[in-house]
Amino acid sequence: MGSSYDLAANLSHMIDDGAWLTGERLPTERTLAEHHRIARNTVRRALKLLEQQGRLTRHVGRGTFVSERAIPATHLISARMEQASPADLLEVRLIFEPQGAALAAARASAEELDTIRRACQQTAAARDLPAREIWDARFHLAIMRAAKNALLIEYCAAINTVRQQRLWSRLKQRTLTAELQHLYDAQHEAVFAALKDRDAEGARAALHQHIITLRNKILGE
Amino acid sequence: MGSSYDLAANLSHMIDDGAWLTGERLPTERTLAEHHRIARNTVRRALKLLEQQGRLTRHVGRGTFVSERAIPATHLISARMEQASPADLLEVRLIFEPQGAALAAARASAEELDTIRRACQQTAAARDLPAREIWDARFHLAIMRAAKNALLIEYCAAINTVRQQRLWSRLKQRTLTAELQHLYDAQHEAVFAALKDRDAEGARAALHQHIITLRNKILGE
DNA sequence: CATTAGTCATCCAATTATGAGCCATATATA
DNA sequence: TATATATGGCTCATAATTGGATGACTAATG
Repeated sequence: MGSSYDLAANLSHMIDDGAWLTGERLPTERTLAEHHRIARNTVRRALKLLEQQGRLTRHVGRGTFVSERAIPATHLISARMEQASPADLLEVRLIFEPQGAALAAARASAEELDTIRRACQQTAAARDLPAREIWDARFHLAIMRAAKNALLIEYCAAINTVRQQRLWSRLKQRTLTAELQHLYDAQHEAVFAALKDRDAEGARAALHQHIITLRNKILGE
Repeated sequence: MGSSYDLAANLSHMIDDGAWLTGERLPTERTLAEHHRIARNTVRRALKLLEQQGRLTRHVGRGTFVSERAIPATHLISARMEQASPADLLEVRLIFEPQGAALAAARASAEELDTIRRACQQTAAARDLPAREIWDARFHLAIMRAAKNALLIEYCAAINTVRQQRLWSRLKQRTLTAELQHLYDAQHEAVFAALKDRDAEGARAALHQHIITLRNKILGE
């Protein structure tokens, strides 16, 4: 404890969390030293690390500031997302995806509906679990694409990378029986049917039900 | 138990699970030895294995670090998020923030509530617009943090970086009058009050109303 | 008996941490 | 304008930390 490396990691995480937004000033070196009960030289070494990483800029007489252009944040975001628990994942999916489906019902083009339909069919037709997982992820992503919201699409893509983590795959494998597969397939089709009918409420409800089922099966009811 | 192979496998799994991210420093050999109640030489043998596998790098006087690994191409998340339109952004916020507030009402600790309250006060007390924006972003992030879902937190942090884009700031500046500020402040307080009362539905409704107002004002009603 | 792995103890070399002081620049105050 | 204060930049001597390496001893195994 108390090493410059630990402090650097600490501050880096705090910046990621938004403790100080871009352009904001950090506490002074002397304050950080006193607060963390380490020598000022150690603080300076940590700040130097972060400055070399481009996370901070420092000015004599003014202070230390979070860099305007925080490029590496993207890596950190997804890296920490991958550590989210399956419970977290299902919770956010339950928040985002039904709403996304409702938007998609209103906005999907004919081609997009066709893409969704194909992904739905391919999921059901997949012969092994990895193939099934891939098509399942594509199905959900296709719906978010049809919602035509750039942030929703990126969110779903991020979710899909999380879904490919080991822990998640193991959990899913453990519970996926043949009859459960058929249930999931039927739920997918229900979602697609509502989208095709431009039934926003129906699409929302169908996807909501699907994720609820997933959650119950995977996390235990 | 206690063999160097077991420890190596152990540490390897912990790295996979994200106990230490790439570039982060592991505990010292002496600490690992004491913690696992094995001899330091045994720890060294395990670390040597992992070093040979390329999972770790070691430096005299500095410590043991998780090796940097190639980051998949799918992780260019927020770079593309920054291209999202204000309409997209508000649409997504309307989807997840009210739900996050509902979760926060149930899960927030006393300290987290205090952090939210302070952010709320600082937003109202901010003297200039940049300061106000910073505290406003912090207010919303603090609520998501209280919801205790890692993905929600990351997503909100990403949203906050998007919010700092020029286009977004200009849009907000253009419409932000003094009376509108007071309305926003009052809405913030309503959200906090509901959170404090552990009123999930109230918090959801209050934040929903707030973002609806934002959307109407910023995008034009 | 030979082999292998673990424990304990000790020393070494590289790096970091501490504490103190002084400098240069920027900002606030009189 | 002139002075005072705050802040980052820098140096130095000393202490503490940390991985690297070795040797003596023990226990289990074939």
